[in-house]
Amino acid sequence: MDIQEGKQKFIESWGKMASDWGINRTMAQVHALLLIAPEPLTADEVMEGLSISRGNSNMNLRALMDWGLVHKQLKAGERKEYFYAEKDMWTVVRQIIVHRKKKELEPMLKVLDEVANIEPNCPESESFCNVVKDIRMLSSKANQTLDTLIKADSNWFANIFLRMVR
Amino acid sequence: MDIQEGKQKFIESWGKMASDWGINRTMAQVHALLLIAPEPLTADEVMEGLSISRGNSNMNLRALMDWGLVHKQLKAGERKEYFYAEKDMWTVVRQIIVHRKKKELEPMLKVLDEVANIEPNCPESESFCNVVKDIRMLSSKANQTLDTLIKADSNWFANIFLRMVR
DNA sequence: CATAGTTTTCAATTTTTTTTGAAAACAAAA
DNA sequence: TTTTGTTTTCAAAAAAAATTGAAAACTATG
Repeated sequence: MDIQEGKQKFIESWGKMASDWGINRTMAQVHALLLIAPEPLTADEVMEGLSISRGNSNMNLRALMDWGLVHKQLKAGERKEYFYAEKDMWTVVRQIIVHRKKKELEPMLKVLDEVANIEPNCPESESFCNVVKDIRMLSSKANQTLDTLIKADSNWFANIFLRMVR
Repeated sequence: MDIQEGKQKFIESWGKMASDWGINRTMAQVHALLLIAPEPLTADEVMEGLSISRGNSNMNLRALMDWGLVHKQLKAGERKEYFYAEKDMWTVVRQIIVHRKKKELEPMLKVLDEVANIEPNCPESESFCNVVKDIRMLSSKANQTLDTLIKADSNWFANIFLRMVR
């Protein structure tokens, strides 16, 4: 396999995986393109590299900056903006966790807290309360665990992995 | 808040969360409905309960059975099929991990293995190989960790959580 | 084997999400 | 201030995903 084919495959596969996870496929492809680029790219190069429109390129670059996965770089004497991806994979994982936890886990926890006040006084409400209680416990544990992960450094992270597979 | 409102909120929120995670919203709502039901429901009751069509109800019930999150129950002397959700949350989490790992992580790992053979011999290919190497390592560690999780029992799982938040 | 209750299928439709591209906004240089 | 290169916006179009519902398939029972 040559380098061009490899890049192609990687970008495609990264996009596929992301879309399975509810992330815009193009956003992930822009991310992949920047991840494997040796130098920062301009919005035009991203457009070109993925055959997408200027608007699409711009929007996804901004989304990636929102997620903290891509940064802007200005070159002295140039008007164009350059973009490069965060390449430390532990930081990438951390940023994704931070973002998704805030947007997805926390709202769910809030709803669970709200509905947890219901009185269990019939088979219907008893069944409901049991399930809510269990999910609430699990989610809040997950939430705490993710907080620990976010604060942890990459060595600690590697350690947990090692401990778990041993 | 009364029980009806609570159920409504829970079903909605479970569906929202799932759709953020790339899972069909209705499938998650069917799951939520069955989770909080004190007794198994028929396809008709699911249709009714969520105001969806027969086809939709049927398809999502089958998908949930595919994921191992819902089971069929036949009642003696009745022709209708009844469905109930797996209520042990550790089993639910495990089933979701099994399913998504197979459908999403493993294909990505396969691609990473394929592209890992490329020779790093120019800035372009060097950058590519570095990123691929890192992601490959992380993914394969994640894969191993998930295997351990899948095999683990719920006590062990709770333990890991405890260890991590301590 | 015929009937009736039930589940499954899938082409057509609807809804949701993503993408486009041209115009507007912006900002550096002339 | 005007020109020019660049980024941003967003209504409209396109693409993708989900849903419907009626017909077909299935299956227990008389």
